[in-house]
Amino acid sequence: MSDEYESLKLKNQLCFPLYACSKEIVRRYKPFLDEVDLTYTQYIAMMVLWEKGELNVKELGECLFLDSGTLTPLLKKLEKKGFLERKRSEKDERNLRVLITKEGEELKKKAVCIPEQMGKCIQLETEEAMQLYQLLYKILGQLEQ
Amino acid sequence: MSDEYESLKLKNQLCFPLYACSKEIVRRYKPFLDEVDLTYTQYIAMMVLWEKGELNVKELGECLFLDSGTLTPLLKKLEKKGFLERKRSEKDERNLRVLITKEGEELKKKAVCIPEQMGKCIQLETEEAMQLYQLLYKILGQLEQ
DNA sequence: ACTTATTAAATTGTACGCAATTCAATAGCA
DNA sequence: TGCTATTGAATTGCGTACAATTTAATAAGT
Repeated sequence: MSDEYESLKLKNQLCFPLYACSKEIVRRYKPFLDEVDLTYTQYIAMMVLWEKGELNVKELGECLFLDSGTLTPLLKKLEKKGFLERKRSEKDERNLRVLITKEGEELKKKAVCIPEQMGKCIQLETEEAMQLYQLLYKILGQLEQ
Repeated sequence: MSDEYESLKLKNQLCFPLYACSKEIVRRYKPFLDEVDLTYTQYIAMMVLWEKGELNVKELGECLFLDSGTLTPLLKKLEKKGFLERKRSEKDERNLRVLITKEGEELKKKAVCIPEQMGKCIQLETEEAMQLYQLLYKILGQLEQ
């Protein structure tokens, strides 16, 4: 007999393994991130700063798919740790500029070993990793509009 | 010039699109889940209950990759909504049995349209969806040990 | 039987994550 | 120039997540 509720079974969901995988991987990051005194969300925020050096909260939010409700307290914590500075733009005081500090730059040297160490936890063929990467960005692209 | 910090760029991460994708999809679920008065986490908990009818907190946690710190308050909320009952096992009082109620069963009828509606948000070929599904469970399997 | 170890939930504390609202600054327009 | 609309952050409130600890119940070993 076919089950009319088959579509509600956990094993038939695509979102659930996405959700679980994301959580479990972030959990695996923790011991490595503890070494540099960052949470995962703080880490990806620092990644953007390491690359751009300076940007405002809105831009950062667009990079990370996060809003000010998440970023405001997070950036205050990173400022307290000395990794960045927050100052209002003089041209437009609505914009809050986020600037990396010398300590923030220094941290990059300690963090650079993290991607390699995490790579060992996820054993995918290059081909598989690329497939996964592309599928995820395909979905993200569709969700953007 | 090669950038020695290339591995720290957001665009070279595999975990980040996983994290972002998971969050964005869960966000897309919200309007549909509002209709049945569930959050995403409550929804996947109900999925397990719809299938099994009854199980204890530990088993549920293993299905969902969640611990009692998350599940205890969540199950209390679902109990308050009338979708399930929580009672200690008589055989072993350490175990808390979670039992679906008649209202919980009823809810399944309202929820059955959700997977289809969400499917429209994610436009993947069958082939792609299967690839993604398998890659995610491959990673989850590796993270289990 | 008594002691110790293990187990299952609950609790505590910290950090997101997001919808909704508020507030201040600027842009647009009559 | 005023008035209104929009914009960017901050705030508020609620619901997870999870590490670490606590508590109560049972299992295991002597």
